[in-house]
Amino acid sequence: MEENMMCEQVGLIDELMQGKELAKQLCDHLVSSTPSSSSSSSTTSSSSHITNEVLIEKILSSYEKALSMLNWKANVGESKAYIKESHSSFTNGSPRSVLDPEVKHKDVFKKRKTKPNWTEQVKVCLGTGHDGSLEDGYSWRKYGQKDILGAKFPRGYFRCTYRNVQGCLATKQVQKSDEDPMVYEITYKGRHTCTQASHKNKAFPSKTKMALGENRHQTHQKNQPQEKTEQQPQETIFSFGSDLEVKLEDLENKEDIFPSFCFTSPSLSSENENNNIFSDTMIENNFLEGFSPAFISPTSSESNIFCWSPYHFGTTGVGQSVQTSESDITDIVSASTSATNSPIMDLELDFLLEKMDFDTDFPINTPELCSS
DNA sequence: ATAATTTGACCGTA
DNA sequence: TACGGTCAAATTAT
Repeated sequence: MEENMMCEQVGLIDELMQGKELAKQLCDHLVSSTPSSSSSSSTTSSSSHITNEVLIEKILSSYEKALSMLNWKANVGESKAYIKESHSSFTNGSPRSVLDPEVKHKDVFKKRKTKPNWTEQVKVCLGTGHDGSLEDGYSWRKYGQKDILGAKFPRGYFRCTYRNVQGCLATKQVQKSDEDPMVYEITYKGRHTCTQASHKNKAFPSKTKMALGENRHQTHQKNQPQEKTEQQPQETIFSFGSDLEVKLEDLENKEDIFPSFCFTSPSLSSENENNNIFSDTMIENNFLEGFSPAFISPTSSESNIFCWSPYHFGTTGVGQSVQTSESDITDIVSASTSATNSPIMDLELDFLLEKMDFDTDFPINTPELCSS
């Protein structure tokens, strides 16, 4: 396990070194290819242009990989990275009072003045031919569905199955995108404090999509054999089949400061060249968990595309989403699983965390950080 | 029988 | 008052 981490660390460094090297080459190229006037450059050095382009591409790719690795890392383990304050993006809706769902007593709302603890929005884009389940490793129970103003599709409300049993307050909202019915916008609120948070790899009982009542609304309906609980054997869980496209979006930084990363994952199964940024280890261990949710969709097809906006690259570093607004917590994406953590990662995460302001006001228990 | 989902009602906020 | 979020009884699935 630690070796895995070391490997990743090394891989990361390799990528960065490579990027540096390539940048150097590019630099040389530029220097040598612009001897005198560059005015006619378009005609003169087309070949060197190509070379430059290639170099640039490589550099970018290299850095992307590196960043992705970091990004991933920052989200694995305790997944401390996605600290986010809500700002429900879809629908102009303001994410309000989803405070502590557990506390349904009115007095609770006294204190509430802003937003819920934290939310994380994820866009899950299922490609064609999928059987479209939105498993995310947790089991959820639907507790409501609402038609949302301005949205074509209703929004589904889910809470952790173990809410009553273990007092896990994690909830999520799932909404089919207006523009692209293949896209589901998932907003996670709260984090898991239940045991599944630490054993997420077991099965994926989630029936999110199924439960996401598109039923009565847009009349596509009941003929779809409601893919019920597809308890999948662990092995298949991580075979993201098909056109699974995942986007993580920053709720706050919607400006898309960072372009979305897009890369294809060489069907994770075989052709794992070294350009596969998802090492087997990552997949086995934490990749999916790292990205808190909603990714794994065992579907089937050919092009495995993962896209995400690396919103975690905040100004202060990777894996950190800029924590703005006062208060309202920052919570930690539950993903927990210290089971797979690594010392290295922990160090990094701790480091990152040190830079964050946590609003200790919020009644967080830090459960899964050490849950077992 | 138990668990999960559906769905209308209710509540707090803006 | 409208809207989004949650509750909970009724219904359906396992």
